Amino acid sequence: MKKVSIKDVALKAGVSIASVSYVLNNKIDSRIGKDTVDKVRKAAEELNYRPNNAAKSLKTQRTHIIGLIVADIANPYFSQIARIIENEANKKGYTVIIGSSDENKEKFEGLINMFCDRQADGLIIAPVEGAEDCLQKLQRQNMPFVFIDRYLPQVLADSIQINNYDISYEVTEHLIQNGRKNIVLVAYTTTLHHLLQRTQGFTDALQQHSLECNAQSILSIDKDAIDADVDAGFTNLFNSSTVPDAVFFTSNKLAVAGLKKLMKLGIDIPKDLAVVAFDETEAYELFSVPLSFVRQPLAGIGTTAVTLLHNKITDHLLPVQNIILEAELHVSRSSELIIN
Amino acid sequence: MKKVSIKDVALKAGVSIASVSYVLNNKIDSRIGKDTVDKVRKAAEELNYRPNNAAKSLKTQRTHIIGLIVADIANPYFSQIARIIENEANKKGYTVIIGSSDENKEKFEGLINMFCDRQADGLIIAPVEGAEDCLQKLQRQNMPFVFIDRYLPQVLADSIQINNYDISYEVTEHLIQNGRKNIVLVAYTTTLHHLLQRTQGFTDALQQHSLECNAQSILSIDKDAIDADVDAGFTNLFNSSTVPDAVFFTSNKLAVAGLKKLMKLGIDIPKDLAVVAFDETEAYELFSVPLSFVRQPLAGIGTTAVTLLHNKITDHLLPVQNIILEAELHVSRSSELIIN
DNA sequence: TATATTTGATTAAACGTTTAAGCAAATTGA
DNA sequence: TCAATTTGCTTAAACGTTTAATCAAATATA
Repeated sequence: MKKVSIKDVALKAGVSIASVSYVLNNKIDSRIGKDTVDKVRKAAEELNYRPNNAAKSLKTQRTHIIGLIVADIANPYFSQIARIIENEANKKGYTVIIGSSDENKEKFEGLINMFCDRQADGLIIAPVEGAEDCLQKLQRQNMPFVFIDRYLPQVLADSIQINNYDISYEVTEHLIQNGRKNIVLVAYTTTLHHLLQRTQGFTDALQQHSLECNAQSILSIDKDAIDADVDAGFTNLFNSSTVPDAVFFTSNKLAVAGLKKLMKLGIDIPKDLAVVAFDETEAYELFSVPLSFVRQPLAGIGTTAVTLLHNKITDHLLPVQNIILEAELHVSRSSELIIN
Repeated sequence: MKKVSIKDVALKAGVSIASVSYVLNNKIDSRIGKDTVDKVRKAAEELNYRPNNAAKSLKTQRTHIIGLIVADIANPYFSQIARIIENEANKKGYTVIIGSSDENKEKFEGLINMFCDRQADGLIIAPVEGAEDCLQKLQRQNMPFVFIDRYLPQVLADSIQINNYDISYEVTEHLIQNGRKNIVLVAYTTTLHHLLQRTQGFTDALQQHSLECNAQSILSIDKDAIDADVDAGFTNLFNSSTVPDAVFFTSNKLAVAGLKKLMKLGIDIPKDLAVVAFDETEAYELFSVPLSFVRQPLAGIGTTAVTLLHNKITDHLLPVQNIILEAELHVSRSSELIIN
């Protein structure tokens, strides 16, 4: 069964292929008679005509494809954002292609190349460390893109960010105000700016409240050995002379790994240890204690990303925008004030 | 900055565009001289030539795009499978486009249409209820596809399935052998075959072991009201005259909802209630008791799906294959034998 | 040496669209 | 009534590839 083309429709309707194209694309400015419109519509309908996107793209230089690069689509944070982006993009007539970088620069560049080869109209990117060159090159090729979740200071591009510093400061202050003195931040070993901001918010809050920030205050975790590092780190901490009385996890994966370990250690939450986690995930709900957590505005991130990108696609010369959305701390049992 | 085309390469190398095409596609059968090959390669390299996929697709009728329809990419079961499929497909030169149906027929058909319009080479599909017509139409259009996770008996197509009946029988028998007499199956209200098989395995096992299967034995949950239904159902069950001593969840989402409720009810697991869940998810790991669960062969499902589809794409006349992979029961604390 | 074959390249058509340009008929304006 | 304009439609080029067909030169065969 051969695909039906615009030519077949033209033949059946008894008009030229140009007319068919004009009608089917609703080009009202190009004066088509009422009855040809009807004839064409009817023929197209009867033949069940569907336009060929390859041909369309070739001619118009538009694919209506948006590439989305996340760290890992299996991470609920990204899969939720991906769904929102997909919906929003569909509304605007785009199809989304998702790729996972695994925080790996080679994979990341591979994805970028793939999207270029597929002539995506634009990209929504959670960049990996060290991708500056690659992205600057991308800019020179005039490929529109916007950052989500994170950004690279050396790359001047649109971005959707959250108030990483402020929210982290707020979480820390919340713990301090509830009487915690020995707070540990669990963070990745990284140079990624948004994560450094979270750390900075933490240390500034400690300092502001005259609490010491020592070698034990920050537990640095290698993203490729989360479970092992968390395991070893917590074992050390809880065997040390100054046992922590609060812990703040800066990502959902760190939180899950950490909570698993805390269960094993049999720590009493919130009595002996207050806990706050970044992000939300289904997993938190099965933890024995309702968790305090930082909720990111996922819907906002997704929809603004698409809007920003769409604007950029339709007008390449738009000025760079950096939009900052607010994450919120939701306090629950795990970090409640203990009355002795 | 204008995109460089094959024409520019031809010009620079001082040969015809045909020669460039032959060289760049490694068409060795079409006798090209060693030095033209070099000239072309060099020119392409220097100009940083990248082929235009739209043009390529238009000419070859191949897009090297695979469409993947899952119920919900934010469900870890599907997001893990999606990653595997993406990797495997990339190896074979395909790009994967993912869409979520939300078990909604209209969305499902929308996705099918989208993939047809984008002239995907083939589809990997977790079909929704009532999609028979739509998929038979798809077959008539010669679009190759393979089913994963589930299948529709009325649609004769390739599929990757798991041993739903057997594993469910095995789980039930396991519970019975550990002395449980009042087992409840938590399942969706559905006509989807793979889920009915799970139910059938359960009821057959009960019958085989002379246990009654009554109105209380199966808790039917509406997929659009999981939390509410589970909540009400469990409240009833645990207030009834015959309180269950075991529960088998037939999906990860049902398990998470159920476990949340069990926590609230303060049920002692495994002493008062044995629990087995289908699928694996990070969330299980934060539950207070290590959970017995059914592990699906995700890697196998993903890779075979791609292989099957790729074969079908390259040879449309291949006979239909239905491949059945084995899921395995992993027993843990939550369903252990209690010695009184 | 004349003919047949092989080698290495090119020409040109085709894939299915979009759209500027052109043209004839109908309508308007004076 | 005739030129100017508007209306409705068509022609044809272009987008960037692939590939069958062709061709000339070089080589092999007799």
